[in-house]
Amino acid sequence: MKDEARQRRNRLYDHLKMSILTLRIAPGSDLDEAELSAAFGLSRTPLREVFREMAGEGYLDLRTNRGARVSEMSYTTLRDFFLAAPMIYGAILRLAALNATAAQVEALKGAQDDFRAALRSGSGADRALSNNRFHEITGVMAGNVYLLPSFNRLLIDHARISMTFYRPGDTKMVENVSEASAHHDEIIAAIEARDAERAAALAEAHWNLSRGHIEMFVMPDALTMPLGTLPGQAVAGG
Amino acid sequence: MKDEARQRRNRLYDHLKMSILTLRIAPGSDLDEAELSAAFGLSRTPLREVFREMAGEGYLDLRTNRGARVSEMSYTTLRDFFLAAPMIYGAILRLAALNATAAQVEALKGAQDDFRAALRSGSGADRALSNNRFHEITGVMAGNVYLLPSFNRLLIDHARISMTFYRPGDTKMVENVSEASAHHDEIIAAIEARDAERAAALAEAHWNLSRGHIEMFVMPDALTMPLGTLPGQAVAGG
DNA sequence: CGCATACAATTTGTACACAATTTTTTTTTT
DNA sequence: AAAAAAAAAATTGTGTACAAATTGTATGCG
Repeated sequence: MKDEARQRRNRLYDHLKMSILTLRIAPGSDLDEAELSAAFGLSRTPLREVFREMAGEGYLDLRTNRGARVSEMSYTTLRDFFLAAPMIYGAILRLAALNATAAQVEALKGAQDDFRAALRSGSGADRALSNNRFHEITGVMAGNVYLLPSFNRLLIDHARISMTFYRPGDTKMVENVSEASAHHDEIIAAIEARDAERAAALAEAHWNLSRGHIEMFVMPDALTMPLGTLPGQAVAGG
Repeated sequence: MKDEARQRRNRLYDHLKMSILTLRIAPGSDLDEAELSAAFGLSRTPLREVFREMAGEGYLDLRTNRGARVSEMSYTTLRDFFLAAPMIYGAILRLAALNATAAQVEALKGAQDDFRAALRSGSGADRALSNNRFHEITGVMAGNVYLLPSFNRLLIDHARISMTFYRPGDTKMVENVSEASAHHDEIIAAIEARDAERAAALAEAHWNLSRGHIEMFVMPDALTMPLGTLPGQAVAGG
């Protein structure tokens, strides 16, 4: 066995995936072939193949003669996201409930344990990654090759959106996230019971929660300020 | 301008795409790097990048240390296909009706002209390709990055399924196809009228037609044969 | 000083050689 | 003659050198 090269390749893939999902590499960032090549001990040929692969999955954008960059996010994509997510995820969970194997259910429970652990003690990145893992497993459970490409594309930006908008300080958001965790438990139960309808309904509820999460961030409660006073340094600095 | 290499690359891509969609290269076929490399005047490096790109899009499957093959089709994929297609295509057409630009509508009309021409005089391959083009344009109209990956994946197998099951001799199937053409016209009208609901409804009708098409092939009307006689050479040969 | 052009440096794309792996053929053994 | 082992051939994967393109910088001119 002499597949060290394959391992380095996978390490690069995992590193990029993790970094992109957690926003450690920001959307729109340029990737430096030479730097990554040196860092991971891969020549540029296999490195570029990884780039192409990840471009196909939606992590990267490749521009001819102008290198690779992390795929962009904008408020347009945010809108598209919430348009597509409930439908796709509803379909995925419906099929997951119908098709999941016992082993997959165990894997899902494991992922949910990790997610809960991340909620208690982990960083935002851990939270986003373990949540991502949970949803990835539901995708595998559904096992429909035609739905998976869009679903996995959604999961990428789901992680990035949740990294963008989550602020652990905000009490409402903490409540929100523990509600999401409760949803996960209910999803597991619905899948185990092979209750496709309930699984689909939970998907919708789950995404509505997510949407509320972001609305709360984008359109917060206005500051209450008596008429006539003007916001000074204290407000801007605080 | 010295991008001959880029052109050769695109030619390879187009050749493979066309060959796969029309079943000129059968599902599961192995692709020979050396042969294609020679035929298209590309070294193996860019050739393999094209492979990876097309694997991401669903045309090819890449197996490490064992080369590329055209992605498989089975009756399982057929089932998955008809599970996913109406939903995705309904969503695409709904969004297409809402977002289509005038230029895109013109492009769609052009594609429909080509499709009609292919119905009259063209080969089965021309029919499948022009139909594919029509649907691809609706995907662009919708302009939702999260739905497109699955949609385009569906279109690949839509073309291949229609190549598999279409038999121009069968009268019912000819009727079926001209009904599909009528659907296209209605779809164009719905999009121009920005009637999202109607567009979505047409999508469902269109796929039900396609499904009937295949059911007819897979489960044909039984041969009527008096009890006691047995089918001879004449039946097998005709 | 602003702008255009030419040149240098960097980055990206391709070709080719060689290494690693799999597949086929030949040889050996029972 | 069938099965196993070894060798040869073919195929796939990676590293490196060089070609092509882009970006940045300096220089000249109005």
